[in-house]
Amino acid sequence: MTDSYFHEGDLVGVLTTQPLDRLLDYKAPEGGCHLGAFVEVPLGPRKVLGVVWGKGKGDYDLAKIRSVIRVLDVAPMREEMRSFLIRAAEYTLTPMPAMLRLGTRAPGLGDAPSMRKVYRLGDTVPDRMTGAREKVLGVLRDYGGLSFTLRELAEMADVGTSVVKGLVKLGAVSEEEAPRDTPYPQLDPDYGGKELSADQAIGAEALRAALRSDGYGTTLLKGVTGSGKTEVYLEAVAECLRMGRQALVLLPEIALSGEFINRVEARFGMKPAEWHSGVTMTERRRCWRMVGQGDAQLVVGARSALFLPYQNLGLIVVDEEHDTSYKQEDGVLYNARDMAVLRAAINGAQVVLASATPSLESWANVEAGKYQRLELTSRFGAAVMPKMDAIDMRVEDLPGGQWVSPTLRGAIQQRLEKGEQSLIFLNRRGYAPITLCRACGHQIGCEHCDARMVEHRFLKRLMCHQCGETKPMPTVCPSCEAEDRLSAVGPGVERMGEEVAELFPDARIAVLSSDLYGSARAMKAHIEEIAQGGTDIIIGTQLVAKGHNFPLLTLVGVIDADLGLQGSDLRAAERTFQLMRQVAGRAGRAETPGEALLQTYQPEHAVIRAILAGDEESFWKAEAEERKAAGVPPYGRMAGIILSSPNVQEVFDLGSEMARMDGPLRAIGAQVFGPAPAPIARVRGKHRVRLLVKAEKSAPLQQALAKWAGQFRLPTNLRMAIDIDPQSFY
DNA sequence: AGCACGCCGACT
DNA sequence: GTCGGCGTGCTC
Repeated sequence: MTDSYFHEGDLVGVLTTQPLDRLLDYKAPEGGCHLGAFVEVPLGPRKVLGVVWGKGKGDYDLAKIRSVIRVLDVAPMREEMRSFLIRAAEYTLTPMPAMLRLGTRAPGLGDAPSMRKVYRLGDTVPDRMTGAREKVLGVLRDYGGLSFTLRELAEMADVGTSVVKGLVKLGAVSEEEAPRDTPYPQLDPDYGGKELSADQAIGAEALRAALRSDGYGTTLLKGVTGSGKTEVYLEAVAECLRMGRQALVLLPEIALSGEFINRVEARFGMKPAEWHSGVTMTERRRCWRMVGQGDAQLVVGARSALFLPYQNLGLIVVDEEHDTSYKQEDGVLYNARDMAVLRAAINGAQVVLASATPSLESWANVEAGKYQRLELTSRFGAAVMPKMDAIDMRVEDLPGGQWVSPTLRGAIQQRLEKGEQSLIFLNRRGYAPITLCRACGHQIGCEHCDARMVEHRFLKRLMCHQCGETKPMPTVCPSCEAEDRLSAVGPGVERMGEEVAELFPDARIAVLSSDLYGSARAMKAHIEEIAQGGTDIIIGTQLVAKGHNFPLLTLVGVIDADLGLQGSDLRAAERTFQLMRQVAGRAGRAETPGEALLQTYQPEHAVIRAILAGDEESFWKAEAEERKAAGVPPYGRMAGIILSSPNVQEVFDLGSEMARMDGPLRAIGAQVFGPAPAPIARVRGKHRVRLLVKAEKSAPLQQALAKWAGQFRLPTNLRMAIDIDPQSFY
């Protein structure tokens, strides 16, 4: 421990959140500082946040070296966290300052812990007792010794705040200063354990045993929708809490967190800490600090919760691990599933990857013996996976402009008669994906992107799904100025709503699409109402495939099961397979069996056949063989390079130059493809060109990429992003 | 990231 | 003459 403390005046190397590609030397401040300390340092005219990363190099003019301004009042960054940031930076080719920024994304880190007034029972009794006073003192006695804010206390006692103030004056209630950021309430691992099915009990015990091993390990927890994966991994969380270690549950969508928090409360008696873009600044600050001082036992959050300063992380659960939203840009391109495994390996923690439809990567890691596999086969309760059938659209008699086949229509009619719910799934938001001029053939596109504008009749506007730009629905063709010749082509969920309303005029119909709600709360309320049975026919996008429970639902109709089967994306088949299974899994959760009908023009397609047969293993095996043969992930490595700039010429020039000067890549046997315009070649006014690099699994891809990309000087305004293991090819 | 410095075009 | 565009470089 001799090198982990620096005395005043010692040279320390500080990593700042400013985009400098090296550490800066500073003098340790008065009182010294520890390795890993969060500090404020002067940089030019500004003060910036940094972390003491090690000894100073001492290669900078000593006269110019300034002192650390102060050490922030938070726990120093631990060794594991520093290793994690370094390894993650190396893997994703992200500069360290950007990595550090991910780890310091809490407001008011530099502030002294802010205080507030709290009230607790005092030691005198007022000589004149009133009803209101009695209520206040009663509440305080009931909660024996706990303290509350003025507001909380007044509310709980159902009195005005003046009553409390009066009691303070009399000394019957004491007022004191307490830190605003308070520890999260203790979770009780033995509070509300449900009875588990035999399957679940075996799974839970396996996870508990893994936890007790006290080292790193990853388990793929696979189970169909409704098999009770959540109950099983909550048992792992319980074991982790018993061991006094912290647990993290990652969810792909913040829309799911409310429902999940309630389940946690039911299981552990209290709510966990929450971390995602929807929580308030105050709550974020509290979460970051409490996680850092070990006063938050369980965090439920989005992918960025991986970068919280855990003191003793023992378990990371990645729920719906196949979900593509785990891979996205926070400015830093990383896959939360992979980073969870990395972090756990460094911390000696366990990872649980939960999914009904695992990613091929995880499946392959199980095959390779890197992950354990747990499978929950039976559904909780009576229902099983729904009966699945294809509707061959080539033989259905369906007029243009309509999408519900007679067969599907008949099936819905049956449910209506039985008072059961149907879900119509179409993964397309809006009214119609294309707005076409019947006079000249012009399709209305976005002015800033090379994407088509999608009509949203609900909003009475056209919207670009790339940049979110909207404009009023024109009455005149912007190209040929013909009047009233614009027509909506193709279906979106809003249009399906119209069609279904015409087919079933007496049914109660709800369209579920993320853009139809002003807030996540309004959406949740509506989903809740639908689940209770407030609707006969639900029409929804991908949103409905994700974890919401509809107990009365017995029929799922997929309008276009072929969406996503075509296209050059290597994961297209996998995604279609997962999505269809997820959606189909919505049907028949309670005692009534479900049915799923897939409208398709290619019922003989291998993916459609695998979905219908419910034969996952053979789907994965076939898919794995194809990927192996093509040398693509997870059996080969890929990276995407995206160049973007307002200047078209420059992106293409640099793209070509990069493709030509591929020496460092050829040296490791990697190939470069492109440059090609990205599928959406212009987004928000920036032209985008992409190159793809493909290498063998064992090749040192990152090193070669860094060397390669380092050869080029980027014109101003041209941005280069390197995406390791690209998920989508857009 | 900011912010200063500096080198060229259009104004009082 | 000088105001201000933004390309280039520096920050311990």
